[in-house]
Amino acid sequence: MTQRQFPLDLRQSAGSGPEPLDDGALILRGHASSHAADMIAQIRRMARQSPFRRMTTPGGGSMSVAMTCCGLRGWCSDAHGYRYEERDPLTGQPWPAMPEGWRQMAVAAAAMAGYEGFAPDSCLINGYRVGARMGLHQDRDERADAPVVSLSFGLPAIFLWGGLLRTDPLRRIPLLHGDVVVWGGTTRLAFHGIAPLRKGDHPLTGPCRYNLTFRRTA
DNA sequence: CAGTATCA
DNA sequence: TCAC
Repeated sequence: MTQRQFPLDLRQSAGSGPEPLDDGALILRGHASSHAADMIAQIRRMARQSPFRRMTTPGGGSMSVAMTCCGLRGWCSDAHGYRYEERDPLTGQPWPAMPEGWRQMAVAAAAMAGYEGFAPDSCLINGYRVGARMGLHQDRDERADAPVVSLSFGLPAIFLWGGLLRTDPLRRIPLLHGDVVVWGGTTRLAFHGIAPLRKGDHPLTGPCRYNLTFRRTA
């Protein structure tokens, strides 16, 4: 069975152009919404191969967000620390391949933010249920000379966007279904997080939110 | 915000 | 410590 490809059209929703977030960071409102149903179906298919799981942090805590990955390497956390693994520790098998359409979408989004030649080799898939959150952190486990591209699907969330210091002031930015965020350059290591997901019901995802983040790990 | 918990 |  051939995998469905989708065309590379990061359509702008009516009237909204790129929205600057910070130096080297921007938000593309609704640009992924036209492919949302397909991508959500792919996420669910992928999760049958590499299931969503809640990882443990080095300190022993359990993350409220459920995760799985696709691509050449997947982000993993356990008591020993954070790292990228070429195989899913849960199955011992390689992660599902990154769909070509996903890759193209991430590359196009990065280019719109000024990052030409983005070559993502990993996509972290976060599943938020009501109440799930992501504490303030930096993405430091992959190449910082490549941007991070983030797609949001399903329930809205409040994106916490800070600076290079944990103590820098935070902005609270709503991220809605189909929104794309790109950050790199001087803000690549900015602290960020997600406020506890508020209850709701989305026609495509029900009571949850999916977030895909594309990175270059090697 | 300090103390604590703790996977495979 | 990407938790609580």
